[in-house]
Amino acid sequence: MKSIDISEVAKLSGFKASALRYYETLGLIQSDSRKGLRRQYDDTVLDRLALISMGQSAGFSLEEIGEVFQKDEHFEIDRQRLHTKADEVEQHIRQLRILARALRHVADCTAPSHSECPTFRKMMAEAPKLATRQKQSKH
Amino acid sequence: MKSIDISEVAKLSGFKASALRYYETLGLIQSDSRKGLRRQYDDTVLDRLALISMGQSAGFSLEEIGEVFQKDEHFEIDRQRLHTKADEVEQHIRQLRILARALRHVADCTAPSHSECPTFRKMMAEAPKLATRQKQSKH
DNA sequence: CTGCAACTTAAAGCCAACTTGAGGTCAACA
DNA sequence: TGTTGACCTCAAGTTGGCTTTAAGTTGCAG
Repeated sequence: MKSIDISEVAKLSGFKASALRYYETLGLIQSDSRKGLRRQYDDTVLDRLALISMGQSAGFSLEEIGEVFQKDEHFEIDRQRLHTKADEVEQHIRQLRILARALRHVADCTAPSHSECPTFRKMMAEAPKLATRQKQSKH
Repeated sequence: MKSIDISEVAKLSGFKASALRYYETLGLIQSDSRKGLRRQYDDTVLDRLALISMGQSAGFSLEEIGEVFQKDEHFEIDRQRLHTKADEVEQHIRQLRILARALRHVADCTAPSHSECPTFRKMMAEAPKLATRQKQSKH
């Protein structure tokens, strides 16, 4: 419950103060009070920021992250949405596992051309199935 | 070895033709010949594009992806770089696993406030250690 | 051989996610 | 009680990753 100020939040979260103010305009976080003009934060903001950070690294836009945070009265819809997001993250993880394996393979394989290496070919063959096509799916 | 044209590559890869041309200007891909003005691609470009796509979803910039593709004469440096990238991807995976668990927890936990739920608190406590602070680390 | 859909280039435009800058306020320390 | 440095707001600027537009070219079906 202790109050911390913006520079402290910045230090602890790794986000710049300017980013924190920006997130506030988007409704992703709030300061719970002001000391004069200065924002004072409850330390639970740090959990929220950690989730934002992870959400970003999972490829979600700030808008999507904001939607997930909106705990409106429709609890069931909310829970469903969260599970859907979790599914997306797990899909993403599967893709990244292939990438990690591909990178290590390319690093170690002495074959002249990877496109002719059966191990590599087999790995690549798994990827398209998993690919989360965000490409043109916008809209 | 068969030659395919840009719209075919677009269809098969999920990238738009404009994106493919853009990637060419960045040196991420090349067309191996032209039929008149029109680009003709070797089908190995599809593997490359799959790697680009996965690299992007792992949060790497096109510039970083390009660097990894530069197979210059310094093979050892190249291999080292690839393993480093693979390490980053694996770190990223660990973070995403926490995110997935956190999302499912928030969806299912009936506690009034997650910040007071010990399960949630414990999960969040693991996150900061893993966080790949790309934030200000840019230079 | 003609027409046209599908390509081409170069430049400008767009969006998300911030950052920076200018000008102002104020908490706290000396 | 004054000053100073950390905060504030609002607007404009920046970067990355493309897309769109305009104007031109060309493979190929009919």
